[in-house]
This record gives sequence, C-alpha cells and structure tokens, in this order.
Amino acid sequence: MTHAPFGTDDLICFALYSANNAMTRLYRPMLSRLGLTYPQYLVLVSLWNRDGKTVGQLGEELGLESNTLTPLLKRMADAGLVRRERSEQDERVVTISVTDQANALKPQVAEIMGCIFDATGLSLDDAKDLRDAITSLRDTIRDRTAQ
Amino acid sequence: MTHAPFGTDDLICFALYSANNAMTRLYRPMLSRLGLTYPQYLVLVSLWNRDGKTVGQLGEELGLESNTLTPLLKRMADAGLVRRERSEQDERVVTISVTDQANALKPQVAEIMGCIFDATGLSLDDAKDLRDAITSLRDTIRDRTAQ
DNA sequence: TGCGATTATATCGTGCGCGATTATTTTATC
DNA sequence: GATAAAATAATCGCGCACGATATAATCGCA
Repeated sequence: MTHAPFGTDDLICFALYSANNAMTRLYRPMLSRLGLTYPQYLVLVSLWNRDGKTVGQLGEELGLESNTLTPLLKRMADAGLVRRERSEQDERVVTISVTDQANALKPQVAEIMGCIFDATGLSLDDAKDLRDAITSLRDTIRDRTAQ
Repeated sequence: MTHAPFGTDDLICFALYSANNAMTRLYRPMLSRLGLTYPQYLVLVSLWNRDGKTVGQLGEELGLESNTLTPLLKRMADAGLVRRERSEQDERVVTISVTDQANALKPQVAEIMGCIFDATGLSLDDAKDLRDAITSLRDTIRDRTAQ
C-alpha cells in the first residue's frame, strides 16, 4: 500500500463525526422551536416507543450513562416534558415517563422527522440500507471497545 | 405506509449519533495516552496533510467555527502541539502550524489509525464505500441546512 | 482620504458526553 | 441477621459544539 498524502476526508471516523454534526445542525433550529435539544428528542422518541423506562434502560438504548442522562432528564423534568419517580420496589431505580405536555408535541415531531428524511435525499430503501450499515459498524466497534 | 411502533433504532440520525459516540469511545483511551482529544487528533491529521492553515481554513475543513476552534487550538498550543501566529499580511488571520513535539506523535497516531480500521471489521473496499456514502449524506444535508 | 460594510477571530453561556468518584439501596454469603 | 459485594443514580470537572455577540482589521467606494 502506498503512502499517498491523506487528510481527514479519508477517515471513516471523520465521515461519521462531520455527518453527525451536520445532522444535529439540521435538527437544531426545528427542535429549538419545540424547546428540545437533539438528545432530548431522542429520549422522547425512546419513551414514545415504550414509556416508563428506567434511567439505566434509557442509557442502555441510547448508549449513555447516568452522568449524561441524570442532568439531561432533570432539565427535561424542569421543562415539564418528563416525570422522574423513584421506584417503590427498588429505591435505587428512577423511572422516567412522558407528560401530556410532551405528548402534545408528537405531531410536530413527526413533521420534523419527515423534513429530516427529505433532507437526506435518500430513497426509503437506501436510507434503511445506510442506516443498517452504520448501525452494524457501531455494534462491531462496541464489541471491540475495552468496556 | 403503516404506522408501526418505532424507536430510536429506526432513525438514520440515531445510527449516526450512536456510531459516532461509539467511535470516539474507541479512540479516547488510545488518544488519551498521547494527551490528545478526538477533535485535536483531527486537527493534527488536517495539518499533517498541509501545515500552516488558518483558523478559518481549519474550520472550513472540519465543519467548525472559531467559537469551537479558538479555545481548542489554545489548549493545543498550551500543550505544545501547535503554534498560533497572527499573519503579517492580514492581522485578522491566525495561522496554525504543528510543532516538532506533535510531529513526534506521527508513528503512534498511525498505529492508532490501524487499530481503528481493524476494529471496524470492514474490508478496505467496504470501508471506502461506507465512508463515501456517509460523506455524501453529510454533503446533501449541508446543502439543505439553512446556512 | 474617510467611513460604512465586510471579514476573521475571539468571548461568553448553555447543554451535552464522559472519566472519576460518591451515595444509597439491594443482593449474596456466611 | 450481619456484612461484604454488586447495582443504580447522582455529582463533579473538563472539553467540545454552537448561538449570540464583540472586537479588530481590511476592503469598497464615493
């Protein structure tokens, strides 16, 4: 293999980094109108799929830990988007559930999702294929990360 | 199209988000041993390709602005990795160049790049294809982002 | 030459992500 | 039942990303 000069654009990691930044930049103004940040939006999507997850379950799904989620969920609770309640069976566990106020945002969030999909310029099939390839890469990397 | 229940894993944006987080998690301990963060590593890769870029040129390439780059480059300068010099022709411009201390890290950074590539579990061709697909998505999104 | 517009960088505040640590509760073992 | 170990969240500090704004230098043009 030759050692031609190369730059950031040759790295798959930079592709991920810059694409993710571009994606959050696209979302930000739309979510901002709903008083949401991008990770907060992901939390709502997760809870709309199944409500009442614990902090740990949310972290498992989103790939985050309590040091990120606890303050984020507190901000969402302060904004009236979720409730944080200690479980009665296990006092260590905190359960998160969405409020009516958050549920009222569903139609507008659905519209934003449509905008995002349109902005990708991809067909439904191509989008699924790319999504699955990226998810597969993520899972491979996770397996090979020392904890 | 039916409205089957869906979650974060169905979103291409979440694939990018979680894959990017997984990638930086993989890099972090290796870069940490060299005293580098992930964005700082990208700056070095960019400058090794062509040294003496301005803050604006670096920002153009990395998709960042001075509000992110200025403090980042100051930290790198404090660590002895780069020099920040006001241009003499145009006093507004700051030129960034790598130090010998940073150049000494090249072999170790090259080894890290190899580790990362191995951890993707992809063939060279598959990695290029995925990288190009992600980069293409990024560029499409950029075009369709208001400013 | 003067002066408003533009350009380049810097500053500030907020919200993540995360390593390291702590606090509290539950479980396991003796 | 006491106590060590494990599990769950929370706290703290640092480094990004970025919107908003400020500062300073250069350019355009009358």
